[in-house]
Amino acid sequence: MGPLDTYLPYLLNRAGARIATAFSEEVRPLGATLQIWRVLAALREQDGRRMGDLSNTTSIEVSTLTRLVDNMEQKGLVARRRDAEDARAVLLHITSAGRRLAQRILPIAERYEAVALAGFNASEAETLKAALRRLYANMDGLKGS
Amino acid sequence: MGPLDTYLPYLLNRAGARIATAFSEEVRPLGATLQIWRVLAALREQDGRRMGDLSNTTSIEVSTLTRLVDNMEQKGLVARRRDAEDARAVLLHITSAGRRLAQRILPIAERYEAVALAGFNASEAETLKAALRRLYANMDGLKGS
DNA sequence: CGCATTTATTTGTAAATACAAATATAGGTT
DNA sequence: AACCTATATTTGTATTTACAAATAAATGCG
Repeated sequence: MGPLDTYLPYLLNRAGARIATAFSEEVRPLGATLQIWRVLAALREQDGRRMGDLSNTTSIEVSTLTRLVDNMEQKGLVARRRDAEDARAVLLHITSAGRRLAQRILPIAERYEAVALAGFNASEAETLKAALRRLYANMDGLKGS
Repeated sequence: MGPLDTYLPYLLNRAGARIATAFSEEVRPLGATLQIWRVLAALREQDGRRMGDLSNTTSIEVSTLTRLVDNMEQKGLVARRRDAEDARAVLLHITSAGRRLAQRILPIAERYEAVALAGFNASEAETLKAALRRLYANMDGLKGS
């Protein structure tokens, strides 16, 4: 293998880690964490999701998610409800406190998008996003097996 | 903010997480972890690095790295040596066992690069990598503050 | 219907991780 | 040299995380 900085997984991790660390630091004063934000953002997009669904969209392992949700529930950010149509499933709902917190995080999130993509024109940004979607899809097969 | 899958940090995390999970699973039978691989790969590229340097290149927090290195040292994969020119610093060296393990992981790593970039031509792949380097550099200011 | 299998979530538990404080050495100033 | 500040690493400690096992409900099948 050539130099590390020609290796895609390395570049991906490095960029992701840097954003994650900086973002985490910024939302901490709001009493939030990156993972809390991920759950809130997912619920903001579509409320009443199953744990498994949330696990997929947030890339948080289900057993980890369970305890994160315990915590968020205690903080009053979300509420669990049993799915009436399938009693195995839990549907997670965002509360108004959850929405308020998400609303406060939103500008930070938007700023991060802007800073990360500084110097990219619209087409370059879209090319990058498309590539990341493609890459994700490419890994689909190896996902968990 | 629009849909989640137009949000760059989301796409980045999602892609990175998927690669990381699958890769971890594959190297586990070899007695390795993703983090162990990161350290070995960094040392393979340049041996005798300081902890802080390694922390930067691997995106592993220094205090976490210390304990990871303890573990790797016990396994005989690396060796710590005090820097003769600055006794505060520790220089980490890969051992031959470490090299052998890295050698066994290498084909897996190369396969992941290939799978991730399946369907990308050389120019698309290079564009993506350049974008990730740029993005990383963009975050430089906010790094830790 | 009763039982086996699959799916959804949670719990047990050990390991990994991060933040803050502690330790150790260096370098500069007087 | 004594002292102050800066840098490098480690340690204390609480939280987060992941894997495996447990629980619970649904589905299919004899």
